[in-house]
Amino acid sequence: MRPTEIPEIRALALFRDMSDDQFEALMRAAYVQTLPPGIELFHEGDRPDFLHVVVEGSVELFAEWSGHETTMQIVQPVATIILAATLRDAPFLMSARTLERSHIVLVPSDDVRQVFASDGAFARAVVGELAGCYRSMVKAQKDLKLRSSTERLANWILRQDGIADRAGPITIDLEKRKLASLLGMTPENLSRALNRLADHGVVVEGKELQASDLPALRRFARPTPLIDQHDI
Amino acid sequence: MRPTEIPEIRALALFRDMSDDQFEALMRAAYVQTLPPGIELFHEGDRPDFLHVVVEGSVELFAEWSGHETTMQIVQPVATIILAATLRDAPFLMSARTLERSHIVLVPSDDVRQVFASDGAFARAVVGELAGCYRSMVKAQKDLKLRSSTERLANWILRQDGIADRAGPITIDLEKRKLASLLGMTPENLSRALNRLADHGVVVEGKELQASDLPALRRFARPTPLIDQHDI
DNA sequence: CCGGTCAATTGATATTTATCAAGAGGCTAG
DNA sequence: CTAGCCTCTTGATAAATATCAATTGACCGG
Repeated sequence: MRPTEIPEIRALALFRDMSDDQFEALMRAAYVQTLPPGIELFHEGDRPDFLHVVVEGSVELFAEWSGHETTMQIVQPVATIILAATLRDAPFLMSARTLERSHIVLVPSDDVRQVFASDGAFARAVVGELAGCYRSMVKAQKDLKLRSSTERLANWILRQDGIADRAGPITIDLEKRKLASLLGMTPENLSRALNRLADHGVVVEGKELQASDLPALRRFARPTPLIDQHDI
Repeated sequence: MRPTEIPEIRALALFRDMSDDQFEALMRAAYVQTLPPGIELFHEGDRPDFLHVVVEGSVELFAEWSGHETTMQIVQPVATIILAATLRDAPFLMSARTLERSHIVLVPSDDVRQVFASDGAFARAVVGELAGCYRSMVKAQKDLKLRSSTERLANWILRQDGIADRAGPITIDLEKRKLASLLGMTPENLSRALNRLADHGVVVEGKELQASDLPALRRFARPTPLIDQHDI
């Protein structure tokens, strides 16, 4: 494991408050994998042998049923992947694959569970993390059940960093079909939804996107902190 | 607080392994409310002053946006309600109301957070509970994104206790319009979906429902443990 | 530089789901 | 017992979304 990655991981809220001893115990058997895009880290139904931490790149969590597939979440650095399954020693409910060249730290699940059982600070940090994951899922479900596809897209745009700066366009840094799947629609529908948002000042050219009339977009999207604010 | 309710709460996985002292500290300031149907316990956006435990009756968790409302979950005894908000001291993302005459135990949030910070066994139990809540939400989202409304209904039926006994019909013990909202459809659509399932042996009369051809219903519903099994 | 591959878009159409309207049946308060 | 209310159901229609097909355009390897 490269020494440069250790401080990054240590800085995560999950590991910040635990004792040095315990952290070292966790990292002793951990190792880094550098993976090209499109590699499947694990598949739903698998048992969690390792806790995965995305240090660089990005990872898609997706789920399948009856021949369909849907994107559930995109995990950006630095973050852990599905802690819940690891702690419960229960099968993954989602699969994971790299979207770009990525560095993934693998921490043996047994070690995580052992440190979890003996280090109170770590246990409390885990609760904070899990509560956040749960609340994100609640927000996602409200988004899906209460909004139309175009409304979901409009609010997604408003949630993007930098969209409020009138400096210039932002970049959609994932494939549009992944975005469509994440938002619960087809790629064709995403194209049409983007066209519909042109009436509210959204200008798209390839992967560049600009909201030229933010008040109009907000009037249409009607964002609420109880769905759209990620840090509460 | 009635002494008869204390053992029931103590038996919950969440409180089972904590010390007697800590449990008593939690229960000292707790009290029971007996409420008629239709009472709102709290509203999304409120701050969690109490951890709510449903001891008898049932409670609906719902969310609103832009004049619409959707049922997110029905909580049956004995279970806690949205532990995540209490622990994070963050605003509720969902509202709660009683569906029938219910007994609710209210435990002051400060006490919960204090015991959580000092009792490792409780902290670990909380993690188990939260991980379970998170996984339930993941399953619900997979259900929503991967299945049609009729498929969701068919799988909901298969998940009901007693549906596999050929003994007789089960009772749908909530209003059909709540069920429709829970499954992410309109009441009209639920009526039609039930009619469509008649082709697969589902017989409905009022609140009585029987699956007369279970293999046929399973062929249509294609249940999978990774969405439909609640205890993994 | 060219050809192939694949994501994105657009159009046409089908399916699913929601909405609106009306009527049937059951429950309850008076 | 009955009037009124409310849920559920059914039918007709509208809107949203998905599917299928074809084309465009960008990127990549040879």
